[in-house]
Amino acid sequence: MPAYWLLKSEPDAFSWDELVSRGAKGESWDGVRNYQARNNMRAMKVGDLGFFYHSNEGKNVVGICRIIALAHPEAKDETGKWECVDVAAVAPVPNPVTLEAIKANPKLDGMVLVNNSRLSVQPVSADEWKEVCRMGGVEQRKLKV
DNA sequence: GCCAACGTTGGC
DNA sequence: GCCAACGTTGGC
Repeated sequence: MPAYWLLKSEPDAFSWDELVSRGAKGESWDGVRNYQARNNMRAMKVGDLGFFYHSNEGKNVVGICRIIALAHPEAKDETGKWECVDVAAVAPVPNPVTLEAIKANPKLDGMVLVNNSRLSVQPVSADEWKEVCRMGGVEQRKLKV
């Protein structure tokens, strides 16, 4: 049973399309400079799934990605404090789920995205995962490894 | 562009 | 160790 996560990125900095273009090689999720977010990354396992959320522009869940490498030190980080996981795109969300729609759904009022919008790497419960997938038109069986 | 919320820094 | 000042994020 994989765990679920939500990863935020400003599309100007790194967009879903860019992750898709990396293919199976994926990309290091670097640049995280927040301890809570780092601890969440440390808790990730290979095969866990995550929503890819566009902040600022779009403000919606646009894709599903998979964790392909455990947390490891950031090569460029000289302090040695910060780590990143590697992620690869799995599938787009056919109908991107907006923050507005998430806020409007009572089933999702416990989501970290709603209550702690600044945290860039967040856990997502299995129920929340299912509900957002349903709203986005994601067929879950297609996400199986 | 503004500002609220949050995290970090640094003086004491 | 407290807390004021500051910086950053991200929704609006």
